[in-house]
Amino acid sequence: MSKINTPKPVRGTQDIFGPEQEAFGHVVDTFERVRRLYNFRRAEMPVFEPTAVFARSLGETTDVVSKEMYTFDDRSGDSLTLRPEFTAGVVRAYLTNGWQQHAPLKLATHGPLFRYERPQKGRYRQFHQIDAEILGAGEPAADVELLVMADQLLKELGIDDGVTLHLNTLGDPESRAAWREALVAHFEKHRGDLSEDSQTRLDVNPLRILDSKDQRDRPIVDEAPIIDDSLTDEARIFFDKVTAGLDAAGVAWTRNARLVRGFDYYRHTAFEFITDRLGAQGTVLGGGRYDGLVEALGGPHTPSVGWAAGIERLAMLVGEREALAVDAVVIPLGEAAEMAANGIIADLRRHGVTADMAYRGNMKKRMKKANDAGASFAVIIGDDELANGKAAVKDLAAGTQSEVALEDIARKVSRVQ
RNA sequence: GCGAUCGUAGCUCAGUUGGUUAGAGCGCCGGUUUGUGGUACCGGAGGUCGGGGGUUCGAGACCCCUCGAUCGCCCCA
Repeated sequence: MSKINTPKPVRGTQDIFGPEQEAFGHVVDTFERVRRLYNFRRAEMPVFEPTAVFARSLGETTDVVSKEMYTFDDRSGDSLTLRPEFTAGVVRAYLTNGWQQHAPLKLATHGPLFRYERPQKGRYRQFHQIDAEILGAGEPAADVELLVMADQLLKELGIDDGVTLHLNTLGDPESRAAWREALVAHFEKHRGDLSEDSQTRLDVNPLRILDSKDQRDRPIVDEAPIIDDSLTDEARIFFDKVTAGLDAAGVAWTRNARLVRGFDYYRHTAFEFITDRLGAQGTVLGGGRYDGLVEALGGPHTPSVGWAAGIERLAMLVGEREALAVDAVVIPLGEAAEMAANGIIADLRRHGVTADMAYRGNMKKRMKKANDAGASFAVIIGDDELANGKAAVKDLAAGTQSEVALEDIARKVSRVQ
């Protein structure tokens, strides 16, 4: 008598279908189109990697590594991790496949990523990103190209309204170290007035205090030194070239001296496209330059820059979309017609006509199916028509109907004449 | 990991201070129309009230635990 319970989906995972999937697919399709315009090559990487790939590159102390990764031992006892981000795996692939020969290499990819986090709207344990990277390019032109591409992508998705590009520089290692020192000195002076979280940050990741949302931290953060005072001439020139390039390309941006990055490997350019329409999950696309990462994974000095964007968040901004309507729905009536319809619809599809078949229910039912599918035409084949080598083709928008020879149906219902 | 709100048909939601067989709209199925859609009318199926325990004569409503979603924090796309 025990009832069989259907297993529940894993927390933080989602099944995407219907209008939501149409939006999701639209984001991916648009990304694929845009990345071709910029001549980025598509690459596929494994969903899991040796744990060391992420542990070394992201920094052992980051939250992602210390408490958010899906890490497990496989049957041979190797520690593997489901990728929590793209960049580390891309770099690993770059090194182990000898892709250095293609440098500067412009790569694009997309797919699922995994983080053990508290789910919220627009935040999942299995989530999806689109990703673009330029490996082996130390020139500011690479930063500019990526940012212009991101800007065009958001515009082509029609979601640039209310989205702002926040731009900052973290400088070269020398600048960053000097800035970090100045920041620590500043915050140490006010340690007692900082929030508990920021007191912890001061020991672990002092840069993070800058984007604290705690009101108690605001006045101290406002007085904190900005990196401009610590920038080397080289780093300043680099940043100036990036901003000048954006201006030349007509990309709007705003300087945000409080913008920092979560992972240790970032240098120079850091950026986020932030929307005011998604609450706490406002960052819709983010990235920066990671000149130190390839070395952290045992490779030669390879300056690189990249970004990633959450597909779910972009899809939410895009809004629900309807599936594309079919050109024709074939409605066979009677056994002989139903058999013949298999050949007729196959012929339509071979001619590039998007077609579906309504093989269930009475005539009314089948017409309704054609209507619901948004079909331009219903192709009705009864035994009478079949005997004459014809079909009744009804224009569903106009409501008109005419008899068409079987071999002419494809031409009649095709939208590309 | 922390705080808060919520969880009733496939979907969106109603369900008076706990009180008989839990309702609506949409959707689905059937019919009015045995070969003609979008409209209309009629009828029907469909609910472990997230799950478990407790209080009570009696719980969808109250209490506890648990799972999940949502909104913040943390972190991040």
